[in-house]
Amino acid sequence: MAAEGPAGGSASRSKRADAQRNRETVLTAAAEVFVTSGVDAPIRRIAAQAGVGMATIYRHFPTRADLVTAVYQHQIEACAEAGPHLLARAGSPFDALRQWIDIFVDFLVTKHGLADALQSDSDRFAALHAHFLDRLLPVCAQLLDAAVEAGDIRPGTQPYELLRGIGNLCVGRDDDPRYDPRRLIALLLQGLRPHAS
Amino acid sequence: MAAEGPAGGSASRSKRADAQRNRETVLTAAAEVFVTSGVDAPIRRIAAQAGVGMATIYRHFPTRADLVTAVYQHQIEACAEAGPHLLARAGSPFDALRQWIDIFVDFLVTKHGLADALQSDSDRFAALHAHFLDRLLPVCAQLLDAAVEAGDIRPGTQPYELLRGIGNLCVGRDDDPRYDPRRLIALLLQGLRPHAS
DNA sequence: GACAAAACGGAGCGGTGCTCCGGATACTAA
DNA sequence: TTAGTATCCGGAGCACCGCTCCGTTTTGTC
Repeated sequence: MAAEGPAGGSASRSKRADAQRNRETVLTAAAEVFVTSGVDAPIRRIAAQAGVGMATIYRHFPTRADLVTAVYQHQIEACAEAGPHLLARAGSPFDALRQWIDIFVDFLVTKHGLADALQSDSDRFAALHAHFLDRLLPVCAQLLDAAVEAGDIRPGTQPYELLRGIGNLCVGRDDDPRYDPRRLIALLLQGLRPHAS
Repeated sequence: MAAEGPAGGSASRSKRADAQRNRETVLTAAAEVFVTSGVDAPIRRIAAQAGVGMATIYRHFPTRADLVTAVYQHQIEACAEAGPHLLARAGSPFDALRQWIDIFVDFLVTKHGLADALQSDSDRFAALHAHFLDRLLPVCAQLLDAAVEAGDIRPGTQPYELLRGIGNLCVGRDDDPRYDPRRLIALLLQGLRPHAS
Protein backbone atom coordinates (compact mmCIF):
# COMPACT_ATOMS: atom_id res chain seq x y z
CA MET A 1 0.00 0.00 0.00
CA ALA A 2 2.99 2.35 -0.40
CA ALA A 3 2.45 5.48 -2.45
CA GLU A 4 2.72 4.95 -6.18
CA GLY A 5 5.46 6.48 -8.26
CA PRO A 6 5.03 9.94 -9.80
CA ALA A 7 2.20 10.36 -12.26
CA GLY A 8 0.83 6.92 -11.48
CA GLY A 9 0.07 5.99 -15.04
CA SER A 10 -2.14 3.16 -16.27
CA ALA A 11 -1.87 -0.38 -15.06
CA SER A 12 1.23 -1.65 -16.81
CA ARG A 13 3.09 1.56 -17.60
CA SER A 14 4.40 2.51 -14.21
CA LYS A 15 7.39 0.21 -14.45
CA ARG A 16 10.87 0.58 -15.74
CA ALA A 17 11.32 0.54 -19.49
CA ASP A 18 13.16 -2.79 -19.67
CA ALA A 19 10.52 -4.41 -17.51
CA GLN A 20 7.81 -3.15 -19.81
CA ARG A 21 9.73 -4.42 -22.84
CA ASN A 22 10.27 -7.84 -21.28
CA ARG A 23 6.62 -8.11 -20.42
CA GLU A 24 5.72 -7.78 -24.08
CA THR A 25 8.50 -10.13 -25.15
CA VAL A 26 7.24 -12.78 -22.76
CA LEU A 27 3.66 -12.40 -23.92
CA THR A 28 4.71 -12.84 -27.54
CA ALA A 29 6.85 -15.85 -26.75
CA ALA A 30 4.15 -17.44 -24.62
CA ALA A 31 1.59 -17.02 -27.38
CA GLU A 32 3.91 -18.78 -29.81
CA VAL A 33 4.72 -21.63 -27.45
CA PHE A 34 1.07 -22.09 -26.48
CA VAL A 35 0.21 -22.70 -30.12
CA THR A 36 2.65 -25.56 -30.48
CA SER A 37 2.80 -27.00 -26.97
CA GLY A 38 -0.45 -25.94 -25.33
CA VAL A 39 -0.99 -23.79 -22.27
CA ASP A 40 0.77 -26.41 -20.14
CA ALA A 41 4.12 -25.78 -21.80
CA PRO A 42 7.08 -25.68 -19.41
CA ILE A 43 7.94 -22.21 -18.17
CA ARG A 44 11.56 -22.91 -19.07
CA ARG A 45 10.60 -23.30 -22.70
CA ILE A 46 8.70 -20.02 -22.76
CA ALA A 47 11.61 -18.30 -21.05
CA ALA A 48 14.02 -19.72 -23.64
CA GLN A 49 11.76 -18.66 -26.49
CA ALA A 50 11.60 -15.16 -25.04
CA GLY A 51 15.31 -15.10 -24.30
CA VAL A 52 14.75 -14.21 -20.65
CA GLY A 53 15.19 -15.97 -17.33
CA MET A 54 12.40 -17.86 -15.63
CA ALA A 55 12.25 -15.41 -12.77
CA THR A 56 11.35 -12.65 -15.19
CA ILE A 57 8.25 -14.56 -16.22
CA TYR A 58 7.28 -15.29 -12.63
CA ARG A 59 7.83 -11.66 -11.70
CA HIS A 60 5.42 -10.41 -14.34
CA PHE A 61 2.96 -13.30 -14.13
CA PRO A 62 3.07 -14.88 -10.68
CA THR A 63 0.84 -17.78 -11.63
CA ARG A 64 0.39 -19.61 -14.87
CA ALA A 65 -3.18 -18.47 -14.94
CA ASP A 66 -2.01 -14.85 -15.02
CA LEU A 67 0.13 -15.55 -18.06
CA VAL A 68 -2.61 -17.39 -19.92
CA THR A 69 -5.11 -14.71 -19.05
CA ALA A 70 -2.81 -11.99 -20.35
CA VAL A 71 -2.08 -13.86 -23.58
CA TYR A 72 -5.75 -14.34 -24.38
CA GLN A 73 -6.96 -11.08 -22.89
CA HIS A 74 -7.95 -9.59 -26.23
CA GLN A 75 -9.89 -12.62 -27.36
CA ILE A 76 -11.74 -12.94 -24.08
CA GLU A 77 -12.64 -9.29 -24.38
CA ALA A 78 -13.75 -9.70 -27.98
CA CYS A 79 -15.92 -12.63 -27.00
CA ALA A 80 -17.49 -10.68 -24.19
CA GLU A 81 -18.20 -7.72 -26.41
CA ALA A 82 -19.71 -9.90 -29.11
CA GLY A 83 -22.62 -10.75 -26.80
CA PRO A 84 -24.54 -7.47 -26.78
CA HIS A 85 -23.56 -6.94 -30.39
CA LEU A 86 -25.15 -10.21 -31.49
CA LEU A 87 -28.20 -9.57 -29.38
CA ALA A 88 -28.79 -6.39 -31.31
CA ARG A 89 -27.98 -7.78 -34.74
CA ALA A 90 -29.12 -11.41 -34.80
CA GLY A 91 -32.54 -12.51 -35.96
CA SER A 92 -33.64 -13.69 -32.53
CA PRO A 93 -32.25 -13.92 -29.01
CA PHE A 94 -31.88 -17.64 -29.54
CA ASP A 95 -29.84 -17.08 -32.68
CA ALA A 96 -27.74 -14.58 -30.79
CA LEU A 97 -27.09 -17.12 -28.06
CA ARG A 98 -26.24 -19.79 -30.58
CA GLN A 99 -23.84 -17.57 -32.48
CA TRP A 100 -22.21 -16.34 -29.32
CA ILE A 101 -21.63 -19.91 -28.19
CA ASP A 102 -20.09 -20.60 -31.60
CA ILE A 103 -17.61 -17.82 -31.03
CA PHE A 104 -16.84 -19.07 -27.55
CA VAL A 105 -16.34 -22.63 -28.76
CA ASP A 106 -14.14 -21.54 -31.66
CA PHE A 107 -12.00 -19.69 -29.17
CA LEU A 108 -11.65 -22.70 -26.89
CA VAL A 109 -10.98 -25.40 -29.46
CA THR A 110 -8.33 -23.43 -31.31
CA LYS A 111 -6.20 -23.02 -28.17
CA HIS A 112 -4.74 -26.40 -27.34
CA GLY A 113 -5.51 -27.39 -23.81
CA LEU A 114 -7.28 -24.18 -22.90
CA ALA A 115 -10.59 -25.85 -22.20
CA ASP A 116 -8.76 -28.51 -20.19
CA ALA A 117 -7.06 -25.82 -18.16
CA LEU A 118 -10.32 -23.99 -17.54
CA GLN A 119 -11.95 -27.02 -15.97
CA SER A 120 -8.80 -28.40 -14.44
CA ASP A 121 -9.31 -30.20 -11.20
CA SER A 122 -6.14 -28.71 -9.77
CA ASP A 123 -6.08 -25.16 -8.46
CA ARG A 124 -3.30 -24.07 -10.74
CA PHE A 125 -5.72 -22.36 -13.10
CA ALA A 126 -8.24 -21.11 -10.56
CA ALA A 127 -7.54 -17.49 -11.48
CA LEU A 128 -8.08 -18.25 -15.17
CA HIS A 129 -11.40 -19.88 -14.42
CA ALA A 130 -12.35 -16.88 -12.32
CA HIS A 131 -11.40 -14.39 -15.01
CA PHE A 132 -13.41 -16.19 -17.67
CA LEU A 133 -16.36 -16.20 -15.33
CA ASP A 134 -16.07 -12.54 -14.38
CA ARG A 135 -16.00 -11.49 -17.97
CA LEU A 136 -18.25 -13.97 -19.76
CA LEU A 137 -20.82 -15.03 -17.21
CA PRO A 138 -22.74 -11.73 -17.33
CA VAL A 139 -22.76 -11.88 -21.11
CA CYS A 140 -24.05 -15.42 -21.13
CA ALA A 141 -26.66 -14.54 -18.54
CA GLN A 142 -27.86 -11.61 -20.61
CA LEU A 143 -28.20 -13.74 -23.72
CA LEU A 144 -29.94 -16.46 -21.78
CA ASP A 145 -32.36 -14.04 -20.18
CA ALA A 146 -33.19 -12.48 -23.52
CA ALA A 147 -33.89 -15.88 -25.05
CA VAL A 148 -36.10 -16.84 -22.14
CA GLU A 149 -37.88 -13.51 -22.35
CA ALA A 150 -38.56 -14.11 -26.03
CA GLY A 151 -39.89 -17.57 -25.27
CA ASP A 152 -37.14 -19.19 -27.33
CA ILE A 153 -35.98 -21.40 -24.50
CA ARG A 154 -37.35 -22.64 -21.22
CA PRO A 155 -36.43 -20.77 -18.04
CA GLY A 156 -34.49 -22.34 -15.21
CA THR A 157 -31.07 -22.87 -16.75
CA GLN A 158 -28.24 -21.34 -14.78
CA PRO A 159 -25.71 -19.38 -16.86
CA TYR A 160 -22.80 -20.79 -14.90
CA GLU A 161 -23.87 -24.34 -15.51
CA LEU A 162 -24.38 -23.75 -19.22
CA LEU A 163 -21.05 -21.97 -19.64
CA ARG A 164 -19.13 -24.61 -17.79
CA GLY A 165 -20.94 -27.36 -19.61
CA ILE A 166 -19.97 -25.87 -22.95
CA GLY A 167 -16.40 -25.52 -21.77
CA ASN A 168 -16.40 -29.09 -20.57
CA LEU A 169 -17.64 -30.38 -23.90
CA CYS A 170 -14.59 -28.77 -25.52
CA VAL A 171 -12.15 -30.64 -23.31
CA GLY A 172 -9.77 -33.24 -24.69
CA ARG A 173 -8.06 -34.08 -27.94
CA ASP A 174 -9.18 -31.79 -30.69
CA ASP A 175 -8.01 -33.92 -33.59
CA ASP A 176 -10.56 -36.71 -33.26
CA PRO A 177 -12.90 -36.74 -36.25
CA ARG A 178 -15.38 -38.84 -34.27
CA TYR A 179 -15.95 -36.07 -31.78
CA ASP A 180 -17.19 -32.58 -32.54
CA PRO A 181 -18.25 -30.62 -29.48
CA ARG A 182 -20.41 -28.41 -31.67
CA ARG A 183 -22.81 -31.23 -32.43
CA LEU A 184 -23.36 -31.97 -28.75
CA ILE A 185 -23.72 -28.31 -27.92
CA ALA A 186 -26.37 -28.06 -30.63
CA LEU A 187 -28.17 -30.93 -28.91
CA LEU A 188 -27.87 -29.16 -25.58
CA LEU A 189 -29.41 -26.02 -27.05
CA GLN A 190 -32.12 -28.12 -28.61
CA GLY A 191 -32.84 -29.48 -25.14
CA LEU A 192 -33.30 -25.93 -23.90
CA ARG A 193 -36.15 -25.19 -26.32
CA PRO A 194 -39.66 -25.22 -24.94
CA HIS A 195 -41.48 -28.53 -25.00
CA ALA A 196 -43.79 -28.53 -28.00
CA SER A 197 -46.08 -30.90 -26.15
CA MET B 1 5.06 -67.57 -26.28
CA ALA B 2 7.07 -69.97 -24.09
CA ALA B 3 5.25 -72.95 -22.65
CA GLU B 4 3.22 -72.09 -19.57
CA GLY B 5 3.97 -73.51 -16.18
CA PRO B 6 2.17 -76.62 -14.91
CA ALA B 7 -1.59 -76.34 -14.54
CA GLY B 8 -1.59 -73.03 -16.40
CA GLY B 9 -4.25 -71.35 -14.36
CA SER B 10 -6.26 -68.29 -15.20
CA ALA B 11 -4.81 -64.98 -16.30
CA SER B 12 -3.21 -63.68 -13.13
CA ARG B 13 -2.51 -66.94 -11.31
CA SER B 14 0.44 -68.19 -13.28
CA LYS B 15 2.96 -66.13 -11.32
CA ARG B 16 4.95 -66.69 -8.23
CA ALA B 17 3.09 -66.50 -4.94
CA ASP B 18 4.76 -63.33 -3.68
CA ALA B 19 4.08 -61.60 -7.00
CA GLN B 20 0.44 -62.55 -6.81
CA ARG B 21 0.23 -61.30 -3.24
CA ASN B 22 1.90 -58.01 -4.11
CA ARG B 23 -0.42 -57.47 -7.03
CA GLU B 24 -3.40 -57.56 -4.68
CA THR B 25 -1.64 -55.41 -2.10
CA VAL B 26 -0.93 -52.78 -4.74
CA LEU B 27 -4.49 -52.79 -6.01
CA THR B 28 -5.83 -52.29 -2.50
CA ALA B 29 -3.38 -49.50 -1.76
CA ALA B 30 -4.07 -47.79 -5.08
CA ALA B 31 -7.81 -47.89 -4.48
CA GLU B 32 -7.31 -46.21 -1.10
CA VAL B 33 -4.97 -43.54 -2.42
CA PHE B 34 -7.20 -42.82 -5.42
CA VAL B 35 -10.06 -41.98 -3.08
CA THR B 36 -8.11 -39.33 -1.24
CA SER B 37 -5.70 -38.06 -3.89
CA GLY B 38 -7.34 -38.92 -7.19
CA VAL B 39 -6.08 -41.14 -9.98
CA ASP B 40 -3.17 -38.77 -10.51
CA ALA B 41 -1.61 -39.62 -7.18
CA PRO B 42 2.19 -40.08 -7.27
CA ILE B 43 3.31 -43.65 -7.78
CA ARG B 44 5.67 -43.21 -4.87
CA ARG B 45 2.74 -42.59 -2.57
CA ILE B 46 0.91 -45.69 -3.72
CA ALA B 47 4.08 -47.72 -3.33
CA ALA B 48 4.53 -46.40 0.20
CA GLN B 49 0.92 -47.14 1.07
CA ALA B 50 1.36 -50.68 -0.22
CA GLY B 51 4.74 -51.09 1.45
CA VAL B 52 6.43 -52.08 -1.80
CA GLY B 53 8.97 -50.52 -4.13
CA MET B 54 7.97 -48.47 -7.14
CA ALA B 55 9.39 -51.01 -9.53
CA THR B 56 6.92 -53.58 -8.22
CA ILE B 57 4.04 -51.38 -9.28
CA TYR B 58 5.54 -50.72 -12.70
CA ARG B 59 6.20 -54.43 -13.12
CA HIS B 60 2.58 -55.35 -12.53
CA PHE B 61 1.04 -52.27 -14.16
CA PRO B 62 3.38 -50.85 -16.79
CA THR B 63 1.31 -47.71 -17.35
CA ARG B 64 -0.84 -45.70 -15.00
CA ALA B 65 -3.79 -46.54 -17.18
CA ASP B 66 -3.25 -50.24 -16.49
CA LEU B 67 -3.38 -49.60 -12.77
CA VAL B 68 -6.48 -47.46 -12.94
CA THR B 69 -8.16 -49.95 -15.21
CA ALA B 70 -7.40 -52.80 -12.84
CA VAL B 71 -8.66 -50.87 -9.81
CA TYR B 72 -11.98 -50.05 -11.44
CA GLN B 73 -12.29 -53.25 -13.44
CA HIS B 74 -15.27 -54.52 -11.48
CA GLN B 75 -17.22 -51.30 -11.72
CA ILE B 76 -16.60 -50.94 -15.43
CA GLU B 77 -17.83 -54.48 -15.85
CA ALA B 78 -20.89 -53.87 -13.72
CA CYS B 79 -21.71 -50.79 -15.76
CA ALA B 80 -21.36 -52.70 -18.99
CA GLU B 81 -23.57 -55.52 -17.77
CA ALA B 82 -26.22 -53.11 -16.54
CA GLY B 83 -26.97 -52.09 -20.12
CA PRO B 84 -28.75 -55.19 -21.42
CA HIS B 85 -30.26 -55.69 -18.01
CA LEU B 86 -31.90 -52.26 -18.04
CA LEU B 87 -33.02 -52.69 -21.61
CA ALA B 88 -34.98 -55.75 -20.54
CA ARG B 89 -36.35 -54.30 -17.32
CA ALA B 90 -36.95 -50.60 -17.88
CA GLY B 91 -40.22 -49.16 -19.06
CA SER B 92 -38.86 -48.01 -22.40
CA PRO B 93 -35.58 -48.03 -24.28
CA PHE B 94 -35.29 -44.33 -23.53
CA ASP B 95 -35.67 -44.97 -19.81
CA ALA B 96 -33.10 -47.70 -20.07
CA LEU B 97 -30.67 -45.32 -21.76
CA ARG B 98 -31.32 -42.66 -19.15
CA GLN B 99 -30.85 -45.01 -16.25
CA TRP B 100 -27.72 -46.48 -17.75
CA ILE B 101 -26.27 -43.03 -18.17
CA ASP B 102 -27.10 -42.35 -14.53
CA ILE B 103 -25.06 -45.35 -13.51
CA PHE B 104 -22.19 -44.28 -15.73
CA VAL B 105 -22.23 -40.75 -14.37
CA ASP B 106 -22.40 -41.93 -10.76
CA PHE B 107 -19.35 -44.03 -11.45
CA LEU B 108 -17.39 -41.15 -12.94
CA VAL B 109 -18.23 -38.44 -10.43
CA THR B 110 -17.46 -40.55 -7.40
CA LYS B 111 -13.89 -41.23 -8.56
CA HIS B 112 -11.93 -38.03 -8.22
CA GLY B 113 -10.26 -37.11 -11.45
CA LEU B 114 -11.37 -40.19 -13.34
CA ALA B 115 -13.37 -38.25 -15.90
CA ASP B 116 -10.47 -35.84 -16.27
CA ALA B 117 -8.13 -38.73 -16.90
CA LEU B 118 -10.45 -40.29 -19.44
CA GLN B 119 -10.51 -37.19 -21.59
CA SER B 120 -6.98 -36.10 -20.85
CA ASP B 121 -5.30 -34.74 -23.92
CA SER B 122 -2.00 -36.28 -22.88
CA ASP B 123 -1.43 -39.87 -23.93
CA ARG B 124 -0.76 -41.09 -20.43
CA PHE B 125 -4.27 -42.49 -20.13
CA ALA B 126 -4.76 -43.61 -23.70
CA ALA B 127 -5.13 -47.24 -22.64
CA LEU B 128 -7.76 -46.30 -20.06
CA HIS B 129 -9.74 -44.42 -22.65
CA ALA B 130 -9.45 -47.40 -24.98
CA HIS B 131 -10.61 -49.86 -22.34
CA PHE B 132 -13.65 -47.80 -21.44
CA LEU B 133 -14.50 -47.61 -25.10
CA ASP B 134 -14.02 -51.31 -25.75
CA ARG B 135 -16.28 -52.23 -22.92
CA LEU B 136 -18.92 -49.50 -22.85
CA LEU B 137 -19.25 -48.32 -26.42
CA PRO B 138 -21.12 -51.43 -27.61
CA VAL B 139 -23.47 -51.15 -24.64
CA CYS B 140 -24.16 -47.50 -25.34
CA ALA B 141 -24.67 -48.25 -29.02
CA GLN B 142 -27.15 -50.99 -28.21
CA LEU B 143 -29.16 -48.74 -25.92
CA LEU B 144 -29.07 -45.94 -28.46
CA ASP B 145 -30.19 -48.20 -31.28
CA ALA B 146 -33.05 -49.56 -29.22
CA ALA B 147 -34.23 -46.07 -28.35
CA VAL B 148 -34.07 -45.01 -31.99
CA GLU B 149 -35.89 -48.17 -33.01
CA ALA B 150 -38.64 -47.38 -30.53
CA GLY B 151 -38.90 -43.84 -31.85
CA ASP B 152 -37.88 -42.40 -28.48
CA ILE B 153 -35.01 -40.40 -29.93
CA ARG B 154 -33.94 -39.15 -33.32
CA PRO B 155 -31.43 -41.20 -35.28
CA GLY B 156 -28.02 -39.89 -36.26
CA THR B 157 -26.27 -39.63 -32.92
CA GLN B 158 -22.97 -41.47 -32.76
CA PRO B 159 -22.46 -43.56 -29.62
CA TYR B 160 -18.85 -42.47 -29.31
CA GLU B 161 -19.76 -38.84 -29.39
CA LEU B 162 -22.49 -39.26 -26.82
CA LEU B 163 -20.33 -41.30 -24.48
CA ARG B 164 -17.43 -38.89 -24.66
CA GLY B 165 -19.75 -35.94 -24.28
CA ILE B 166 -21.18 -37.40 -21.10
CA GLY B 167 -17.69 -38.11 -19.83
CA ASN B 168 -16.65 -34.57 -20.66
CA LEU B 169 -19.56 -33.09 -18.77
CA CYS B 170 -18.33 -34.91 -15.67
CA VAL B 171 -14.87 -33.33 -15.84
CA GLY B 172 -13.64 -30.92 -13.21
CA ARG B 173 -14.22 -30.16 -9.57
CA ASP B 174 -17.03 -32.24 -8.17
CA ASP B 175 -17.70 -30.12 -5.09
CA ASP B 176 -19.25 -27.13 -6.84
CA PRO B 177 -22.92 -26.82 -5.93
CA ARG B 178 -23.47 -24.56 -8.96
CA TYR B 179 -22.62 -27.34 -11.36
CA ASP B 180 -24.37 -30.67 -11.64
CA PRO B 181 -23.47 -32.63 -14.77
CA ARG B 182 -26.70 -34.59 -14.46
CA ARG B 183 -28.80 -31.54 -15.26
CA LEU B 184 -26.89 -30.85 -18.45
CA ILE B 185 -26.98 -34.49 -19.45
CA ALA B 186 -30.74 -34.42 -18.98
CA LEU B 187 -30.83 -31.46 -21.35
CA LEU B 188 -28.68 -33.35 -23.82
CA LEU B 189 -31.07 -36.29 -23.72
CA GLN B 190 -33.97 -33.92 -24.13
CA GLY B 191 -32.26 -32.62 -27.24
CA LEU B 192 -32.17 -36.14 -28.62
CA ARG B 193 -35.93 -36.54 -28.50
CA PRO B 194 -37.82 -36.25 -31.78
CA HIS B 195 -38.97 -32.78 -32.74
CA ALA B 196 -42.62 -32.52 -31.84
CA SER B 197 -43.10 -29.98 -34.58
C1' DG C 1 20.35 -77.96 0.90
C1' DA C 2 21.74 -76.16 -3.65
C1' DC C 3 20.52 -73.87 -7.57
C1' DA C 4 18.26 -70.90 -11.09
C1' DA C 5 14.51 -68.21 -12.26
C1' DA C 6 11.60 -64.76 -10.76
C1' DA C 7 10.56 -60.81 -8.22
C1' DC C 8 11.94 -57.10 -5.25
C1' DG C 9 13.55 -52.34 -3.72
C1' DG C 10 15.41 -48.05 -3.97
C1' DA C 11 19.21 -45.28 -5.87
C1' DG C 12 19.55 -42.54 -9.77
C1' DC C 13 18.46 -39.85 -14.07
C1' DG C 14 15.97 -36.46 -16.64
C1' DG C 15 12.47 -33.15 -16.44
C1' DT C 16 9.50 -29.67 -14.17
C1' DG C 17 7.70 -25.80 -10.89
C1' DC C 18 9.18 -22.27 -8.22
C1' DT C 19 12.58 -19.37 -5.30
C1' DC C 20 16.59 -16.86 -3.94
C1' DC C 21 20.22 -13.67 -4.32
C1' DG C 22 24.47 -11.71 -6.54
C1' DG C 23 24.92 -8.95 -10.42
C1' DA C 24 23.38 -5.93 -14.26
C1' DT C 25 20.46 -2.09 -15.71
C1' DA C 26 17.72 1.98 -16.02
C1' DC C 27 16.22 6.16 -13.90
C1' DT C 28 17.38 10.41 -10.86
C1' DA C 29 19.75 14.07 -9.04
C1' DA C 30 23.66 16.93 -8.78
C1' DT D 1 28.51 13.62 -17.19
C1' DT D 2 28.69 11.06 -13.43
C1' DA D 3 27.30 8.96 -8.97
C1' DG D 4 23.99 6.72 -6.53
C1' DT D 5 20.11 3.81 -5.85
C1' DA D 6 15.91 1.43 -6.63
C1' DT D 7 14.49 -1.81 -9.74
C1' DC D 8 14.94 -5.71 -12.47
C1' DC D 9 17.36 -9.71 -14.39
C1' DG D 10 19.36 -14.50 -14.79
C1' DG D 11 20.17 -18.99 -13.69
C1' DA D 12 21.77 -21.96 -9.93
C1' DG D 13 19.42 -24.65 -6.66
C1' DC D 14 15.83 -27.25 -4.17
C1' DA D 15 11.85 -30.19 -4.03
C1' DC D 16 9.00 -33.30 -6.39
C1' DC D 17 7.71 -36.42 -10.01
C1' DG D 18 7.84 -40.41 -13.62
C1' DC D 19 10.38 -44.09 -14.90
C1' DT D 20 14.53 -47.40 -15.23
C1' DC D 21 18.44 -50.17 -13.93
C1' DC D 22 20.74 -53.49 -11.38
C1' DG D 23 22.44 -55.68 -7.07
C1' DT D 24 19.89 -58.32 -3.65
C1' DT D 25 16.31 -61.30 -1.87
C1' DT D 26 12.68 -64.68 -2.27
C1' DT D 27 10.45 -68.68 -4.26
C1' DG D 28 9.95 -73.04 -6.30
C1' DT D 29 12.42 -77.26 -7.85
C1' DC D 30 15.55 -81.12 -7.88
